[in-house]
Amino acid sequence: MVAHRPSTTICRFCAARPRGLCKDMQTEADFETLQVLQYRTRSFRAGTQIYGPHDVKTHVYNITSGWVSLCHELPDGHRQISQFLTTGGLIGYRPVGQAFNGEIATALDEVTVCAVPSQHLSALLERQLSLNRRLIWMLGRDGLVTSHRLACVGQLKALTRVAYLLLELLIMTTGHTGHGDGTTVQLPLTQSHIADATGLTAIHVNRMVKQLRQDAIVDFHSSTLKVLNYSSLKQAAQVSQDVKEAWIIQSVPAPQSGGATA
Amino acid sequence: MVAHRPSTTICRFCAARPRGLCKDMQTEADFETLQVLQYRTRSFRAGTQIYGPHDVKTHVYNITSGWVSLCHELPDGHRQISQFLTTGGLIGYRPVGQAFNGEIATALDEVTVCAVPSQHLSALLERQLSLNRRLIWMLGRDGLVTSHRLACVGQLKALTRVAYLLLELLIMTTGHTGHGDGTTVQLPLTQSHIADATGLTAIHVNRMVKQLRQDAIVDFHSSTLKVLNYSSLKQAAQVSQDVKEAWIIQSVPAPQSGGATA
DNA sequence: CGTGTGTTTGACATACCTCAAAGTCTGTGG
DNA sequence: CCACAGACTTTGAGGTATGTCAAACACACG
Repeated sequence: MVAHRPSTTICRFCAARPRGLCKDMQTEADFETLQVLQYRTRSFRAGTQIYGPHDVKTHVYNITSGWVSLCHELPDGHRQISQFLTTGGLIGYRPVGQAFNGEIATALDEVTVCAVPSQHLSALLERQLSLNRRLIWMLGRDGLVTSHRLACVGQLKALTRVAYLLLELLIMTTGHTGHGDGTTVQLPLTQSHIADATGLTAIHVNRMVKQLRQDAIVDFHSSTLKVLNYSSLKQAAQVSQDVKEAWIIQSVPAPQSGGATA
Repeated sequence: MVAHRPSTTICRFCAARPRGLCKDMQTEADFETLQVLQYRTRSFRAGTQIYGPHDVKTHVYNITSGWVSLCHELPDGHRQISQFLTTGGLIGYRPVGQAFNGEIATALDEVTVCAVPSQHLSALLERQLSLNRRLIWMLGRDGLVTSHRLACVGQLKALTRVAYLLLELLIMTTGHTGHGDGTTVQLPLTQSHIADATGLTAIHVNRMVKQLRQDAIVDFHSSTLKVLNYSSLKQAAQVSQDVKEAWIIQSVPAPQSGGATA
């Protein structure tokens, strides 16, 4: 059903395999409209900033490959990573009327994005219902994931927080919640990143990582995460099934026909 | 410009003074559509649960008066309040396809809400662009506020966290960020609520509240918050101006005409 | 008057932070 | 091939912010 588009401007990634904001775009009509956006791909090298806390956000970015962190820098110099994102993630959206959101988006490895001018997005939202649905879904999901992470950081012990984050990253990367022991994934993260995301010190994260390794739960070592015992990991992370499902970017079901009519 | 509606089913609050989800509804046409929803008001007594973590969320609620907390209960018995909301707040929305979101919504005092069946909302979203804009705005804002709170809980000291929360509640209640000393607001909260929201113990919150009082910054005492020195409070809370503005539920600017056209 | 809920205080325990330094690994340049 | 620098990881000793436990106090309510 996915049509090939001859356009040179439309993001080839989105056309070939719709993800993120474009995930549910499948009909010819959808692509006609998407083409108007004149998607452009941009790439960022590891460690570079995609946008800063006080940039006026001119674009929304659909991540097509690589890892990105969203980070808040506080006046006292501490940093809190609010989210890690990878392929299919949406960054740079801000509520209309809010000038800044204080976030810093950083490329953790080589990142390519599909850059949509905010103005074009707004205009398109006025015409494209499927895009509205998709954006609403993604924003709702992001809020949910963030609030669960808040509960994690606010209430759990250090070991649990680290296990929670590693499990989240594992599930995000593979896109499913059923894993066997021995699964290995590459994550372009240092222990400092984990520290900033969990509200701990890098030194203390190290001790927790060490313990998870000694307890034969997971081995996180030089950007490689290896699952030693998946069921122990689930237990150590103390997350319920519904939280895990929110970590996966899913399709939005088609709207139920019927409902309220005048 | 606000039209009087003769309907007995439409929420009178929304018709008289549109807030929350209905905030930008102002034209006759908007009300025509809203009426279809057959809004019903419901009320909840202090301490009662509006919905639980595993309820299938049949309704979305627009808060028309009172205070509500959104809380996550963790397996180990700890609780994290992710948000306090009052008049104009929207609760109960969940991303389509996510069965549960694990949240518990509790009425903190006498609460009245305008209950919109989720199915009706979905149907209406297919036709009403202003509602799409509004929902997107509110979800984007909620995510932003939550991620700022995450940074607060993850990185700040106990005293700062408490000051941050009290400042947030003050600004939410009054709807503006410029306050003089001596301002007093009623908040239906105990120190335990503040503890659950900040990730501290009630006992430690007490010590911090006591210190804020001794330092002549704020006096929080038996559900009453009195600002003793607003500029000290801002300093103690370490929040930037843009965060404060996100705490206020604002109107969504009309979509900029023009933009991308085919 | 008793009961329950919320607040306050003190003594003590501990999880986590801070500081300091050594140990790895990788890439670079001689 | 070696020397070096830089980033990351690992380990240890000691400090402190916060949690835990216990109990008294205040206040509302029946």
